[in-house]
Amino acid sequence: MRHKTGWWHRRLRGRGYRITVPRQIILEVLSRTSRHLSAEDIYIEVHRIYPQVGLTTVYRTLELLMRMGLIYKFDFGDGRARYELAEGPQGKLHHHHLICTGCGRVVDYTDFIEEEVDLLQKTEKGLSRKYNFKIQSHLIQFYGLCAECRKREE
Amino acid sequence: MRHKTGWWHRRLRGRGYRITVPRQIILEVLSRTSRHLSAEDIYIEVHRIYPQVGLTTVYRTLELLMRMGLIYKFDFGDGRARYELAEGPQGKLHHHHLICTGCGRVVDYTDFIEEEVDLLQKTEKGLSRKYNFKIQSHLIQFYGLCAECRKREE
DNA sequence: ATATCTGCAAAGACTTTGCATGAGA
DNA sequence: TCTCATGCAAAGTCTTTGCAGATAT
Repeated sequence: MRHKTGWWHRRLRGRGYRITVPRQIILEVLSRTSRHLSAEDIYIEVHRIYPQVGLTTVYRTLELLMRMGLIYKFDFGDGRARYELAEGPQGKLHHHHLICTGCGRVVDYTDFIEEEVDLLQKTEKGLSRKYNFKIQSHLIQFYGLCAECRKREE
Repeated sequence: MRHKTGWWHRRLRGRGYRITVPRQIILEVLSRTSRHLSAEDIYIEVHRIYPQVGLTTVYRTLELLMRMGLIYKFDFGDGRARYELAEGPQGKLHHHHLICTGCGRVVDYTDFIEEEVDLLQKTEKGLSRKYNFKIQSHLIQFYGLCAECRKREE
């Protein structure tokens, strides 16, 4: 175990999960990047640090971390899931995604989030009541063409 | 050609696409349902009406209709895409989805949409300017537990 | 010590592609 | 007639599963 104690240890240990090298490295990779990594992207990065890790373990770890709420899984429409650290002490700010339908590029934006909060809370409250759902989370994405793709379309 | 002229004829013909039996039936199935059908669901329904159709054609037709903006494609997180008619004369009202993370049930809601419009327009305008994107569409989904799944969790 | 975790290989699920035949305009 | 569209089979991707060996506690 070459890596120093992380903030997630208590979360895992608390539920009886073990702190293993692959888990630590996967979380490390996720916290170091600002990109939107697919399982294979993560596998490649992890593999660089610790070559004996397998893709299966990456998938299983991501599944676990997701169930624990440590990471989020996104679908940007290109047929593979993307993962990022949940917001929090080590995670990023709450943000949404702006996706280019031309080239698949994804931009994180944190603008207008404040204005959203009001509306979202109101909506969540209303939906909870009307449909008897206990709302846990939301997903907001915008789709469009980035500058380069727009040029190319001409 | 057993089916009467549909509103989509001009859209297809206008771009040089042919009006074929499978295309008509697929659109018919989509306009008759209020469910969120997967490609295979659609295949099954279409097959019932016109058994010689293949799943491949369903996929190809859905792809075409999507490119033309006649239908939308959604990902509710269960590994298969769902399709529905775009809003419009024959389509449904603009709505968003409320997804149960327990059983996968999806509820369409049209509440609070009006309040959203303001915010969305403002956000779209801001994002366009700041990131130089030409915004085309947005996706909003809420996730939570439906009443039954909440009961089951206790 | 022992229950959990991992890696490999194989299987599974959904979707796409190649190609010869069939059908719309 | 002559493209465009279809069906079948095969292939392609991403993801999950089974199982024996390895590892954390």
